[in-house]
Order: sequence, then C-alpha cells, then structure tokens
Amino acid sequence: MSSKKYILEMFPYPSGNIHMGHVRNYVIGDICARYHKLKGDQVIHPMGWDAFGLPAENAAIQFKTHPQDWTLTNIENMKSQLQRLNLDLDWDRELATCDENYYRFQQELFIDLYNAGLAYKKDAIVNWDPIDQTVLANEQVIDGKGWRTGAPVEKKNLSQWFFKITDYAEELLNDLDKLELWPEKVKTMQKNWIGKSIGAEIKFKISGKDKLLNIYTTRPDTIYGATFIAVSVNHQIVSEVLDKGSIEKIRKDFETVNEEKEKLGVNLNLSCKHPILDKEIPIYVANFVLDNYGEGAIFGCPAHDERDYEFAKKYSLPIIKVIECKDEELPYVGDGRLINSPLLDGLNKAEAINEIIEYFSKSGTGNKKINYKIRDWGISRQRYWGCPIPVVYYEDGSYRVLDKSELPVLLPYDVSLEGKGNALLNNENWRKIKCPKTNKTAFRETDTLDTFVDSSWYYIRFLNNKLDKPFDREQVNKFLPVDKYIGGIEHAILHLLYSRFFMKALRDIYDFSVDEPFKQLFTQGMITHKTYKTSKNEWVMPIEVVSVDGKLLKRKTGEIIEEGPSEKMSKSKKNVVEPDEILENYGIDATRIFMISDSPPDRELEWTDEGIQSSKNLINRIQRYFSENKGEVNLEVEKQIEKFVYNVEKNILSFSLNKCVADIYTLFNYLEKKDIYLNNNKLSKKILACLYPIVPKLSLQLVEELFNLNNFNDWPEINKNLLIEDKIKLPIQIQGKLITTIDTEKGYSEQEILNSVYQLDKIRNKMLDKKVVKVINVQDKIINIILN
RNA sequence: GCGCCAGUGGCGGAAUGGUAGACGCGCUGGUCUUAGGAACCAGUGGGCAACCGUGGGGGUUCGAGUCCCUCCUGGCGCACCA
Repeated sequence: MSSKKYILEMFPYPSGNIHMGHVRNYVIGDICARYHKLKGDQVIHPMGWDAFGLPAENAAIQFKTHPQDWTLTNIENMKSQLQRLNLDLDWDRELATCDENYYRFQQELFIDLYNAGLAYKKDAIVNWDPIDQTVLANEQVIDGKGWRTGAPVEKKNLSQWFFKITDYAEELLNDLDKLELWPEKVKTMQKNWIGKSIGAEIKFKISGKDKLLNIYTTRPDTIYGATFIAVSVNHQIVSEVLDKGSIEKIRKDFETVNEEKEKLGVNLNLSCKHPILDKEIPIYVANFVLDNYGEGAIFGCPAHDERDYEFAKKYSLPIIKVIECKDEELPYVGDGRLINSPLLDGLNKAEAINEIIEYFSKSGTGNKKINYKIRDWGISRQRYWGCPIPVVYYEDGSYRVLDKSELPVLLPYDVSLEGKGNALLNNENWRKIKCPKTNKTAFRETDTLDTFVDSSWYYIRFLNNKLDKPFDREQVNKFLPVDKYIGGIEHAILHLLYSRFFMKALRDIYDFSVDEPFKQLFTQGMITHKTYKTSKNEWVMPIEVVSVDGKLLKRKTGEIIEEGPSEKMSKSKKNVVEPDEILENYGIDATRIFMISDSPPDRELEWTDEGIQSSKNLINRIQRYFSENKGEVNLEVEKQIEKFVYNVEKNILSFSLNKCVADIYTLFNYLEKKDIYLNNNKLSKKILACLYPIVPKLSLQLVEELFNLNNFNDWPEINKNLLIEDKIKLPIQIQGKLITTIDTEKGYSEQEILNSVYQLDKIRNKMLDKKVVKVINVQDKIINIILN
C-alpha cells in the first residue's frame, strides 16, 4: 500500500563545511527515503539551509566579508559536499532562510501571530549575552550561560517582542502523550520544561495598608505552619517600601552570596495577617524566591520545606509543625496526618489540600491555581543577520505592525558591522522612513527575529518553496506531519518545542487539521574519536598521528603523542576526520556502511580506522561475490534470502540499521559457505534491491552490469511461506538448565521426542534414581523436564 | 538533591520470559601470493574438568540478561519552580 512519507533531517547551519555528524544524520535519513521509494511511497525528502545567525556576522568581521556573501558561499560549498554524498534529496525543494523568498513569508506569519494575539511587546528583564551582544530566550540559557558562547548571561531590562507560547502550555504538555514515536527522554525534558504544577493562590492582607499580597503554593495544607512571607527582590511591594538605593544594595548582596543556595533575606519591617489565624507574620525579601515563577512571593512553612527551614533557622523564625512527624525529621516534606491545624486536623495531605482550597474559595482569600514554569518566548535579537521584524516606531514612542501589503521588509545589504551593537540601528538610511500610512517620520524595528523562528516552520515551506504565500492549506493537511524527523538531541527543548508551538498556532490561525509537526522523532547519536595530544598539551589531528613500533608519533615532527579518551568530534580538540577525505579514500558506500554498522544509530559511534576499513572490505566482498556464478539454488537458499529481505525491512523500519549490516554479513557468510554464487539470477536481483537503500552506488552498478537496468523499481515482495522454518533445533532442559538440543521438525509429537530423549546418556545420567514430576513442552520452542 | 536511561567477552554490540554472546572489530594458528588498507581456512566468554558466567544482593517463574524489590557504578537532563 503506497502512502506519503515525509522524511526530514534537521537542516544544517551553513558553517562552511559538512562534518561527519551531518554525514551520519543524512545517511540515516537517506536509507529510509530510498527504502520508502522502493516501497512505492510518495516520498518527500528535502534539504535546505538554516542560514541566518550570528556566526555569519562574526565571520564577516573576522574575514572582512559580508554575512550574506559568506553564507551564500558556504551554502554553495556545502551543497556540493552533500551532492558528493549522493543523497537522494529533493533539491528542487531547497530553501535558505536568509532568502527574501523565505523570510518575507515569515514576516507574514509574524503579522498573523500578532493579529491573533500571539505576538506582543513588553518591557522585560531579559537574558543578555555579553559576547554575542544580544538577548537570549530562557530556553537558550543553560546553567546561567549563553547556549552558543558559554558566557554568563546578564540581566537587562529591555522592551522586547514575545510569542505567547504560554497560551499553548497545556496543549503542548498534553499532546506529548500522542507522540508515541518520540523518545521518552525528549518528552520528559519538554514536560519538565513546561513544568505544570497544581496548587493554590492565597491572598495575604498587608497590615496597615489596604493591599493584598498574592502568593503561590503547592502546599496550601501547611498554611497553619506559615511563619513568614518571602518575596523576590523584584516584587512590587519591595519598591513601595524601600528606595532604589537600598534595593540595589540588596540585589548586589544577593548576587554575591558565598556558596550556592545560601539563604539570604532582609526584613521589610512589614507584616501580613495570617489568613486564618489571628496573628501577624513578617515579610522578607529573600534571595531564594524566584521572581518569574508563580507570584514571585511565597509563604514560608519552615517545618515542612527545606528552604524555608534553612531560612527560619538563620533568621530565628518560629518553626511550627503541622504534619505529624518526629522532631529530628524536620523539615519533614512527606505526606502525613495534619496537626495543629483546627480546620484540617487528622486529614492527610491530599485531603487537606482540597479542604483548605475550598475554605479559601468560600472566604475569598484564595483559590485553586495551575502554574507553569514555561515563560513566553522572547524573540527579539539585537543582531543584523536575521529576519527583520515588520514593525515601525513613531517619534512619540508608539508603534505599528505593518500590513502584509507593506512587505517584505528587506534586510539592507549595505551595512557596517565594525561598530558595537546592531548594524541596523546604526544604519540611519534604512532605519528612518516616512510612514506610508501616516506620512509621519518613523523608524523601523532594528531587532531581528530569533533564528529559531526560522526553523519553526521550514518543514512547512518545504512542501512548496515557490508559492507566493507561506504555504498552501490543502498541502499542509495532506503532507504534514513529517513522518520521520531525524536529528540531534540537543534540540530536545529549543527547536522541537518552538516548532510544536508554531504548528499549533498556525493550525488555529489557518484552520489546519494538523496538531503536531513531527510524528516520529529519531535522535541520532554523536560521533566520537580518540583524542591525541603532544607532551606540550597541544591537540593533534588523528591524520597527523602515525604508529611506529607501538608508539604514537606526530608524523611531521616525530613528537611523542599521548592517546586520550574518545570524545565527541570537535574542532577544538582536533579529533575530527574530514568527510571529503573519507569519501576520497573509501568511497560513499563504505562510508555509509560505517555510519550505521558499529552501534545503533541513536547511540554514539566511535570512529576507528578499523571500522571504516572493514566497511570498505565488505563493499569489496559484495562486489567480488557477484562476479562469480556457481552452485545450485535450493529451497533452503531461497528461504535464507527471504529471511534476509524480511530482516532488512524490519530493521530499516525500526532504525536498527546496525542490524541491517549484520543481516548482510549473515547472508553472504551463508551463501559463500554453501559455495552458492548467484550472479544474474532473479534471487540476486532481490538481494540487490535490499542492498540498494544501504549501499546505493554499488547496487546500481551491479544491477546495471548483471541485468542491464539503471534503476530499482520495487522492494521485493515477501513470500511468507518461505519464512516458515520447519526444521528446528529443539532445546531440552532439565530443571530449567540446558542439557542438549534435538534436531526435529515443527509439529513434533511430545511423546515421541521424550521417548528418544530419555535414551540419551546425558539425560539418563541426570535422571538416575529420580522421577519425572512434570514436563513442560512449549511446542516448537523448548522442552523442560522437571525431576523430583 | 530530584528525574530519566544504561551496566552483557579484550572492544562495539545481538537476544517477542524459552539454546546468552548473532554480526563485526581485535586476537591466535594456518593457506595463498604480481607482499595487500588484501583474500581464504580454522579457532576465540572463563575453567583441565564437573561446572561457572549478563554490576552486587534478594524475589516471582518449570525457566530471568529480560519482570519485581534493593543497593552500587556510569551517562544524560533538571536544579532554590514553593
């Protein structure tokens, strides 16, 4: 049955050269695509370029060129490298995100999102990467450092554009369950990132003021144990009580805590009324309260929260037990029976939570609340080489999002990248315009879009890259989702979450029937290689290392080389091999074989000289095999070949490509052992068709030589009857331990087998003076004899 | 700290609860030769053996690498998320 199959590998950033990681990624996808084509499926298998981004700007400054020139040259070069890999790609679908023909439609999408209320601008404290000189989204900050530069991010207050991904938090979370063909790991990561929690919002009345302070908690059951309130330094109440100078000082103090997680707080000399009890509890500013989660304020229950406990100890605040536990167990955070809580005494945690939320709702002091960790996606980037945001600003500070008729807003080519800051900001010619609508002087938005916006919808544009609108609804409904999406796991949250959001947002705007962009996600492992160093701690490329009398030496200088552990191939450690050189030396088919042979595709693959060489040997061996013609085909041979077809197919479909290589070895081992050399037999055509997705060049060459064909048309149809194995080796166990095996046929009679088994010496020796208690016969599988 | 995943020969790795180690690399011995980045043949978990073997210890089962509990080790992710 033929169907559409959209097979996609994550498109590359055009850095200049492909690396082995790309090769592995694209070979995996190529094998799938070729297989599905043979199956008669309508295969979509495009390739393009994630072409906007900072490296182009950095390179432009370094090499005195222009980001566009640099990028286009790189694309040209990388494209020719990819073409040398002979991948079966739809090059007519090619696109580059820096192409006006791509990003102009992205500007349309921005306008659509804006009109749908999903894009907005606000002042926000944002992550500033001091090296890249731009803002980063929350997802792009890892351990407090920029995801690309590794520089500690700074906090800045800037007016920024955001996409309202939080509107879709619930759906993004729930739909993870529908993604059966995604790795659990990625789904867990996204789930954690979205960070849903169910709790309560409680309103505390501030004493002496006609004001309420809202807090968020997942433990409203511990309300009777509340002995203080803590707010983040950015909380509004702080600015009402303290002057700017004091706040700055607190901020500084918080930033310079001695050890991580050390608790620090300042009493605001302000108190709240406990919502149930007739008592006052103090309000603190505390360093451990996050300002961008919940309400930026919490109530502290030291007896049942580790952080509150630490804080209370430090500042001598009362600790009131409200859940039954021993004193030495404090802080006790587990479940238990409520005590010291008149309304809740005797209940367990879940019961108490329900009860108290109901009470708060009735008294108007609080309510149930669902909270998410995920924040809206900050998309403004203070960089030149990106998609311009279609917005203009007027001198009075107001702004207007452009109409689609005013698009495209083209990036100016003529810019100076030498100065600090955004080149667009410095380009007055481009920036300053007369607004065609109002005739007023206006200034273009000089921030550009996060490049993750570019990659959030490229898989849709691939469906028709020439269309005079972003995409065609019918085509989207017909060809999406992507059936198999293959790429690195480093995008587990960033790109994959953004794309899911985009798909859903666009679905709602354009009435698509597609909820998720990628039906199956396959994350391939990285390629590693041993590392080499001189005694001066300089990294050395593998190709420069020679082995002489068991010692490793640097080829040119003769220096002694020390071999280090295998690590991810990286330029900085120089443990890389160049695809061009490998292709030159071993050819594309051997390279493909090696990319899939030594470990499962989702695990890391260690590059070894032996590995690539034995892959080459296999290619030679196959070629040699088909140059002979002898031996007689019988039913058993046919069965072996049928099994081969079946296994290869199964293993391609499950991405167990390493097992496909094992299948190939198994088949040729068998045929050569039996001295059966098929040449232009119809069975050999069958074998070649199965080899084609894996080693297309050799297969095509052979099918041409042997059959005078220039193509493969079909995947062999499997004859199920030939898969049935009637001769079997039946294992015989005593007490569950293997004693021997018996050659027999499927459907044997248990009694007959047992009669002959009991005659065997091995069995008889075990059965001396013992009785057979029971015989377990799993028909055609195993016989287990139980003795007393 | 929390969560997830994984521990199988010298190495990479196979095994719907049913013969552990398929297949490959490496290694050992041999063959051939216009001496090769070959090719071919035989062998290769441990132990002389009975037997023992899938990180350790328990358990379920006729039967456990596989399922359950527990501990150890490694990797990844999250990390003051109230």
